Amino acid sequence: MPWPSRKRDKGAVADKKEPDAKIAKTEETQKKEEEEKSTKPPAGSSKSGWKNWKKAKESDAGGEESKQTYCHWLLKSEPESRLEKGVDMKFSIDDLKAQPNQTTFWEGVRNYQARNFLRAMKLGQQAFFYHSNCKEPGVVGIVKIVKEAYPDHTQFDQKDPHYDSTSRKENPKWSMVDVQFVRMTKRFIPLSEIKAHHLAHKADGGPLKNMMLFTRQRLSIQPLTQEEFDFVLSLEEEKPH
DNA sequence: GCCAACGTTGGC
DNA sequence: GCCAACGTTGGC
Repeated sequence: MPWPSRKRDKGAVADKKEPDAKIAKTEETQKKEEEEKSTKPPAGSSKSGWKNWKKAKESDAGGEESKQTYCHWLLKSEPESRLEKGVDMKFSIDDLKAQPNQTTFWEGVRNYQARNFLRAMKLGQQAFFYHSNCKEPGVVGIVKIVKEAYPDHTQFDQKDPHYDSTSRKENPKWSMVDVQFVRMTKRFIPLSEIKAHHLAHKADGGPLKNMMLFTRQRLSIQPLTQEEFDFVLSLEEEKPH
């Protein structure tokens, strides 16, 4: 789903195959689903979590109160080969490092909630690069947003596995951002370890008690609170366990 | 490779 | 608008 993948023919972006015409039906269907459906935090978990989102915190400066302004993210990507419509979805952090400028566009997100989070990303914000659907899932590095949301060109490319025949160029449904490699974490931080803390924190009220990695397990783009980001990052200083 | 979780679709 | 069928995600 939603992750980036190969950077194949970036050059081909232009690609003008204008599929549109033929689809016709789309028109009406289109507008309805629109945006909001999932912008807000997890309905289900709302009560539990976001209130303490800035718990305490003295600094409060942020003004995050009402509408939480997320400032950190977690991006899932698959480091192992898997074909989707004949195209390899593999994109590990090493693949990112190999890109020109160590930068890539995060294309292929086709889930409204994930897309809305993409659109909320701001220049310079940092995100964990997470390896999913693989032998050892977990956080492997840090990336930053170097270009805010703009239309994902792959939605108009019929040859792309994530082509969306219902999206019109005049009103693109899907967005992407550009991210750049910042650094590897000092060590691999496995999902199992993060999960163990999450479970402990659910009992004692610690910072990972509501982490979306566990409360919305299938979301490929997730926001992290400052506390969540700091806590996970602090694990890189500890000995693997 | 299995399968639980969960998002999406479509009949009614 | 409900909900069963279906498809996808992604840990294990």
